[in-house]
Amino acid sequence: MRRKKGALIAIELSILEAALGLRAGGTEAAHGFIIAKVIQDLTGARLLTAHGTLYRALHRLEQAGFLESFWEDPHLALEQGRPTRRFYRVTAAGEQALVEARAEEKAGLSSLTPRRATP
Amino acid sequence: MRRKKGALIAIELSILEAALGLRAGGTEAAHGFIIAKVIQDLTGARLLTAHGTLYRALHRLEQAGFLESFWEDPHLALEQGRPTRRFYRVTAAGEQALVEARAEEKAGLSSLTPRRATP
DNA sequence: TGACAATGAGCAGATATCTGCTTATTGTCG
DNA sequence: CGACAATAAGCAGATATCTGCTCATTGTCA
Repeated sequence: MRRKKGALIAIELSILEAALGLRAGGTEAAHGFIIAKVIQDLTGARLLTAHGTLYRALHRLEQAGFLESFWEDPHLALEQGRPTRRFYRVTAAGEQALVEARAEEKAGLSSLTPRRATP
Repeated sequence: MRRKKGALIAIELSILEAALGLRAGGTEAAHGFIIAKVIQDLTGARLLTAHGTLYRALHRLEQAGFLESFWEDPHLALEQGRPTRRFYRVTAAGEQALVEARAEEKAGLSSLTPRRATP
């Protein structure tokens, strides 16, 4: 797809929104599977045939500094009889990026982004 | 299927053989997935459509005292980026049960088992 | 403006383990 | 010996995460 440097694409925005939504609901940090479910609900199912896309997006967001991740205690996972989860937390930078993206979106200017004055 | 009390059925024998084979090859304890692969090779593929059957058989063997299991260090699994494995080791009782089963098999007496004299 | 290169999306499947449900088989008892 | 009850097999899918491959899209540069 090749994105405009520094911009966030749809699935990434969805992830941040989902994570923040979960946080607002009392879930400090969310793991990929939960985020996938939330997104599927929000966008009306069928977005992630395979989950690969989501996990890659999570990694991108982490690399960009918009998310930070940590693994749960693997012993806990073992006790509860399931694979170990990786949790993600939205960083301040991530929140801000989302706010900015929403602002741009609201302005409806896909080509008149304020980053580069192109009149 | 309903088995003769104390007898081992096909898949259970395969498991014990696979585990002992692996042990002979230097693998002290084997996890389910490996055992599944070995069995698939031995029996010429297509035995386990889903792995459920195998895992249930493993549990049965453990309950019967023919296998003992332990989980690997979950941190290790995490480092290597895969689900935590459960390892199985054939017990002395398990070995003996296999030997006996093989003996009975060799004798070819499905109804003249030495457990109950039925002439 | 148009072609290229970069990058994300979609698809598929690996890695492991486990459970629920239905169907088939088989030992045993009457 | 035949019917019943017990148990395993087969099928499907949940739980989580991740990677490789191909195809499509899109930004950018000439």
